[in-house]
Amino acid sequence: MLKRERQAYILRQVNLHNKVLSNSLSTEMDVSEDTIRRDLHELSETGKLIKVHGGALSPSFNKIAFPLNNVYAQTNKRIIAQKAISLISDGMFVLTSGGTTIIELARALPQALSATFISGSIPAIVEYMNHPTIDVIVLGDKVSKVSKITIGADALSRIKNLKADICFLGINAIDLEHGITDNDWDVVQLKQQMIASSQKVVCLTISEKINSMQPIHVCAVNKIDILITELPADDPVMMPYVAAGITVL
Amino acid sequence: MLKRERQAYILRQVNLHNKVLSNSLSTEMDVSEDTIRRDLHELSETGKLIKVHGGALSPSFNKIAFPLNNVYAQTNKRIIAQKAISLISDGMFVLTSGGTTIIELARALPQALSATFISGSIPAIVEYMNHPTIDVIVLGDKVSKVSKITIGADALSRIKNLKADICFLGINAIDLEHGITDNDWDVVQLKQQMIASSQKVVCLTISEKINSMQPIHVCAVNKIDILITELPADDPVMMPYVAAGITVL
DNA sequence: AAAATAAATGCAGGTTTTTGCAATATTTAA
DNA sequence: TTAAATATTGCAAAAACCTGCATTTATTTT
Repeated sequence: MLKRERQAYILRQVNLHNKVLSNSLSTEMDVSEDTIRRDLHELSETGKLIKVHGGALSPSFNKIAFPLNNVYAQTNKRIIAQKAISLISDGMFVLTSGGTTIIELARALPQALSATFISGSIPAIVEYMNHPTIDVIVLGDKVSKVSKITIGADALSRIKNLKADICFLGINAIDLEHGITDNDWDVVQLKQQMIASSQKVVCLTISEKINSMQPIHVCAVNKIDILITELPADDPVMMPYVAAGITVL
Repeated sequence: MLKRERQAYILRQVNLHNKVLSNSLSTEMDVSEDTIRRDLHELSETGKLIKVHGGALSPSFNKIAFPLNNVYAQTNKRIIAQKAISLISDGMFVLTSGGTTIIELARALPQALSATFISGSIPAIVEYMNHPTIDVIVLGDKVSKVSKITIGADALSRIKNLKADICFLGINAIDLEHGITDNDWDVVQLKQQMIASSQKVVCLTISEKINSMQPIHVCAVNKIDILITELPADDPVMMPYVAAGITVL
């Protein structure tokens, strides 16, 4: 097998699978691993692939895996925030959880809106506070440094003692079988109580988290009224949720 | 699975869920927890995530700074903050009011300190939250947009139900005859309750406010234990307060 | 076509990287 | 406070890597 053929084969494999392993290439083409290494080294010098210990990766891999800024996800969250805002009207009592999507929602609230927002998420509270006409109620308790939200029995019982018109939850994972799931026990307690204390439950998530799962159960999908992602409502991904009776925006 | 792939997967999870656990990553990718720890360590060295006990956090979610520059008399307030810090030791329960002087105090806390801070001041809470070893208790209630602090019956009754080791009040006016005075009725309620719920009361103020007066009475000077300004304790301005039995720092 | 030259390959050796494990310390939670 | 989970450190084995060199293969020159 000629060197050129070999390298062409390697490139094909890299572009096909986004990665190649030195030792499997070696056996596939029946040359020594040294030769493969030399090939990979040459190809990496012209930028056709990225050499790593044990093999090589497609040049596009780095862009996908190590995004320079999270601007892509943020754009999607802004789209979600805009959809969510259409559900809020003057005079409403709005309960919100923590998470980056909720923060985008807080930032995108129209200046004219006058409603009451209740939350334990410190970053969200900071945003609400900067709004001219929104009343902010803080759920007090101990602050979790990880999630930047107040957690504990106090916060829980406060939520229990109120009835909000609508509740916005930034969720971590949802799938039809397991419902909404999360990875933080304390946060799950809060979300469950928020759901129980609200007339209407709206879940916000970027579509990447649709059909994924986390260790701790929050609630079944039938507990939620509206599901918002950056995708249009008729996207195939959302179809099963529409079929399950959820309003998808 | 190549090391780079593994790290890419970890980053994806962190950016998606804000938090990852070493042991779940370990089982998901079928490598030892040691390997995961080493990966997390490497990624944290280049700032791609923040390593914590048991896993890692997204860096973007963890840098919410409260934009508070252009503070009036900031240098003096920093001097005051430094003096105040000397009164705090490990394990203390510390109650703090609002105001820019208190925020300087919050910013100047030494990294090694591990105490519990209780406050309703949103900017102060943000600062406490960014400290690695301080526990933060939020006094929940409605937020006053003017003073950026929670006010109301809830906050009041919470304070009533606790006993702090020390209480730091940023004060607006003090003079020997009228004691401490302020201009916001709600804030005064809070300060009065904070004084009642603390073993030791420390008042912080820039010297400009010494011997000045505001419309609403908070308490008499004999209720406070320590008074801190940017001036040295033997400054003539402070003499009357020393004579009145107050410890001046 | 043969010889000379250049390039490619495999191998031996020694080096570095990666990984898992064990013993010990530290942190967290009950 | 103790018990459990998580970190740290040092170590060792395996895998991958690098270097120089001899051998083979391809290309160019005569």
